[in-house]
Amino acid sequence: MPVTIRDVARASGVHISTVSRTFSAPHLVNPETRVRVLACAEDLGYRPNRAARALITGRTHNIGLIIADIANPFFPPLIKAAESQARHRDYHVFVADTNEDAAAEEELVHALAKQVDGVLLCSPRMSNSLIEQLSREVPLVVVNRQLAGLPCVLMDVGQGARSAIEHLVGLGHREIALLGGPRGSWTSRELRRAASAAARAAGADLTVLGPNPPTESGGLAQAEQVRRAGVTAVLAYNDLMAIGLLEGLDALGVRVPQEVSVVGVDDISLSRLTRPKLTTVATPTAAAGRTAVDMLLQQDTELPRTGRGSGAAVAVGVRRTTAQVMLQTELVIRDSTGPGPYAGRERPGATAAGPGPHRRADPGGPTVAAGDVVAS
Amino acid sequence: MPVTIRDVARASGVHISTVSRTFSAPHLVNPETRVRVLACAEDLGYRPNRAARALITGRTHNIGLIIADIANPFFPPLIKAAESQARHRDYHVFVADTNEDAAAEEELVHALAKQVDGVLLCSPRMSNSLIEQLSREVPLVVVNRQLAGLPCVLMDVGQGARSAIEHLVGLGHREIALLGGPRGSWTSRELRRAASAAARAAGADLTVLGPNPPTESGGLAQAEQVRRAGVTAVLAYNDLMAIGLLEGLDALGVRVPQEVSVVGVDDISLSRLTRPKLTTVATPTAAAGRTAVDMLLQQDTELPRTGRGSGAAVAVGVRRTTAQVMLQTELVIRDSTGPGPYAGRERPGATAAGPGPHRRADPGGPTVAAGDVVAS
DNA sequence: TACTTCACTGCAAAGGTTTGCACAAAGATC
DNA sequence: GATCTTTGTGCAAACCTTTGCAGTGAAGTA
Repeated sequence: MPVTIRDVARASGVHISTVSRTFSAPHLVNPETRVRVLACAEDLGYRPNRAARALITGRTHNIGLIIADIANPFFPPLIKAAESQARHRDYHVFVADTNEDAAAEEELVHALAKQVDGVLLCSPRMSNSLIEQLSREVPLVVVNRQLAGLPCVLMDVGQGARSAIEHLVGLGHREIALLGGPRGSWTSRELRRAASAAARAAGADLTVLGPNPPTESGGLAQAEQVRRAGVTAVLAYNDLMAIGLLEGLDALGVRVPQEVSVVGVDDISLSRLTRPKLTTVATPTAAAGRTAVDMLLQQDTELPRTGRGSGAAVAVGVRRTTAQVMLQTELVIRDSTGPGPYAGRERPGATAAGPGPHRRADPGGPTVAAGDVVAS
Repeated sequence: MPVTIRDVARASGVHISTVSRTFSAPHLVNPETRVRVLACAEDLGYRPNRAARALITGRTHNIGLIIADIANPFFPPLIKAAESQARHRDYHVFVADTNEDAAAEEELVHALAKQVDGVLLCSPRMSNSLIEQLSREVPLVVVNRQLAGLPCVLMDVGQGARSAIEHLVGLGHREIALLGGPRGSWTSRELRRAASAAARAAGADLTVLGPNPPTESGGLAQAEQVRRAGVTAVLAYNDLMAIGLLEGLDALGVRVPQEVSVVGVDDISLSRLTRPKLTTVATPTAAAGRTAVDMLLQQDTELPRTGRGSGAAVAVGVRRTTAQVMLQTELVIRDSTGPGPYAGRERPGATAAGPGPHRRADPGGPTVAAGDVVAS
């Protein structure tokens, strides 16, 4: 019943190899023959069997996309962009959800390895060493984690944290809390590092609360702690937690931004819809999805696979090109941040250390410039 | 480099067919041999090549999931549930996004057809006849659309609309607007049909506004119309539109629920986070994803495929089992609905037509009971 | 003892495609 | 007009696995 290359060959009176070439190497076949074959194929509704093709070429034209939690609104735009980009290049995308579980991640990489040309690992919870080990099994591109020797797509949350802290300090806040993210998250560590440094540089105190689950309830659960900590501003690991915190503070009768200012990270679409609208560090999630697919596919076309004539070639020139891309973030100021107790007064560090509220203290952040591609 | 069944055979001193059977028909191989083979396979890190397996068995152990818009928060829970359910049964899921475009849908079904054992079509925008035609190419399960002769997973939005209208009328509203969804949406038609009937039965007027894009901005854009229509309550096609409407009304200075009550459909997680919290008809999206996968896989195991010994068998007993499942919806009352102008007065239709506010008028709705599975 | 049954394993074909090589015919070069 | 390219096509092997059939012993039966 399913129409194969053989049916097309019979219908157009050529050998199957000619049909094959009509699709995979059109320049090798006579234009007249080509149109005839194409017409027959169209007629019969022929579609090449990708499994058979994969078997011999060693490329499946599939990629795997491993996500910590599809239901987390941070990811869908990334998934959407990655799928779209992949499809433009004639790749299909397996999407898999790990429920934030490192063991599930590992198992999924194994399960997918034979079936895809590469895997996008988004916000992994695994250890670095495990990721490196897995990368020997299947080409990997990591999103939201920096790993030497592996292609990574990063969002410059460090810069975002600095902007956020400076924004808050500029508004007159000196006692700031950071709501940490989940254990094992590179983003969370990076955020903490940059926020601490920025707070120190600006003469503010930073209290770290966490780790927390990166969810609304994770933020809600910390509302009481936030109030008790006596801070006047909070930077949350992500918007979901920030929104949960908004809920929690509301329930406690704490007004935002009059009593406490709140800043999120991600700029999920939801953050425009809360009351007050959330001030947040926008991360370019769709761009990250696109970029990650591009990097994976570029790597894929460079490396030869199991095809017939391989063998020695792999051992010789394998030197992988491991680019790392850092995407820019941007502070989006909305209504959840307002003046703090020191509003209008001179900032403690400002006169001594820099040119004013928009000074960019950069105490040892990532050296990769925003938007740059650096091969290593 | 990649380890094949042959490597395992060599290592364990048996023929490759024995290795194959160790995995696909363990009861046919001597327990001692089996453990030896398994040990070798484990050692070498062997994973069967699914492309090769697909080639001969005719089943890929993949399914396709075609979604109108991944970024629409209605879908991620469905995707997540479907993926999880599929994985439990050793299937992987291709996710593809159509951007609400019917042509893209068709193309995707074609593209995926050869590569999957079946496709889940979620909230399709295609015509019924096209869907039926495509279903001859690859097994299909349709979500959110009723099609005779095809397995469908439906949410009882009709019941939901009735509950919503009755809730509003019970609160004293008589002039109600329905914000329609996108053209081609079965859910939108169904909603409209049931809401009209329910409004008529309860003696209220229903104004239909639309069709609209099923997004926040789609709802926002209708705020002005809603005010001009002079209604005191609105039922929106989905939560996203309802939330957009909330925004729009707020911008116009119309207070919710004091001046206008708003009801959404879906109960996306976001609807708990707006101010006021949204009253909505909860649809069981995760259950729909699970159910759809189950139905597809059940159908899949029933129908034989291209395998060696097929042939006549297909022609004989092909009679597809096309179950249709209707999942129950539930009205969740939150803060966006409040008393209307007729609050406290006697309802016009109530005394004449039924037993009171929770009467269930059912003027020609679907005959399939909620939660029932009906083979046709 | 001779025969059947049974459990296990090996053999080889098949599935749809790609691709290196060989070959033929036509055109180019001298 | 003989040789060399070029262009287009066919041939057949290879990719990795599954599976019907046949074969081998050993155990059970008469």
